[in-house]
Amino acid sequence: MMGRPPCCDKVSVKKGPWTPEEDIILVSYIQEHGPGNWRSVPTNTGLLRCSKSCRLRWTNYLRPGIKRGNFTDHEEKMIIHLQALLGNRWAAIASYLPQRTDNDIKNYWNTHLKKKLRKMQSSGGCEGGGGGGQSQSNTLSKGQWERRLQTDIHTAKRALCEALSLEEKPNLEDYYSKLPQINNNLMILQAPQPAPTTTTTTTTYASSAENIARLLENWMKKSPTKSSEITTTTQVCMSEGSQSATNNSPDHQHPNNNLEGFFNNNYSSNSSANEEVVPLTFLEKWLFDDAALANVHDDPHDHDLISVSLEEAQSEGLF
DNA sequence: AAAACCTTCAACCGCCCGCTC
DNA sequence: GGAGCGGGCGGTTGAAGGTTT
Repeated sequence: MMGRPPCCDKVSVKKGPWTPEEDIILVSYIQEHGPGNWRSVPTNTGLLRCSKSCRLRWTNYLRPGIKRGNFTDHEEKMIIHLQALLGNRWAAIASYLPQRTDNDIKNYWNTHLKKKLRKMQSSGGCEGGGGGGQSQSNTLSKGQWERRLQTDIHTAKRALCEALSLEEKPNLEDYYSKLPQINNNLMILQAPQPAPTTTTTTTTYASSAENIARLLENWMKKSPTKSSEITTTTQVCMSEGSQSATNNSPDHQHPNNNLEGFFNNNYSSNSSANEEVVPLTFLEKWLFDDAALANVHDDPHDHDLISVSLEEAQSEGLF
């Protein structure tokens, strides 16, 4: 066999940016059937997209709980720290920042943070960096790597405990002073800004409806003539897609009957654009909760290492 | 004003892994 | 055990928008 066949028939597959109509079709389908079984999504929805494209669109843009826009100082520093610890394992890093997608983090790293760190290193006169750390770790034996990972996690946890001010006053200075050590002195960070205390960080979770609403807004701004068509066609699509769209009473309307009903029924209680949510990040939870570790690493071996590190840290009364 | 260049980020591609038969 | 398949991941691309010349 000449390699693996494509996941979908490339001839009839549409590529490029998703339209609001497609988004709504996808979201309403997932609302009804739940995410997963992506293979069947294009067939069942009539979307001319490949299953991967549907999954990506959902996980990166449409699923509820995605936070978009500028990264906070706190998030940025967490990414820098986690990248030093985990390398370019964006999905793993994203698991610590559940409201951000791996794609988002990867893009942010490639477009902002890499440059920023390079600048810092050149001004600080230190060689290497995230990538340098990786290349060096590649030369380590597995045993060495494992031991270092343990040490790194241990150090990170201790530093984060302090930095996140779980017990006492915030001391990010101390946290950042430890970062270079975590990455085998390959990353030197400048003296930190005043501590971006997590409690004052305003975070808004966006629901799928909000994500689509935003898309629609942008779409309308860009092509005002098209927007009216969209509203109409969207409603048609959704009515057709709905299997039980017979009851038009507002109270019993099927969520997929129209946009308003769909939004109200599925997302209104979730959040609003003005609602302020201050989530405990995964990493912060991790400091308290051993059980959270189960979601951190797929590799049971990594998991064991972290558990060992955790036990050590606990025995030292770090948390 | 317009061309050239730069930046951003949504989306695609190909590889890998795990599950099922 | 291994082939087939679906899902997940990281690297890369390219269009669009922004900035500079």
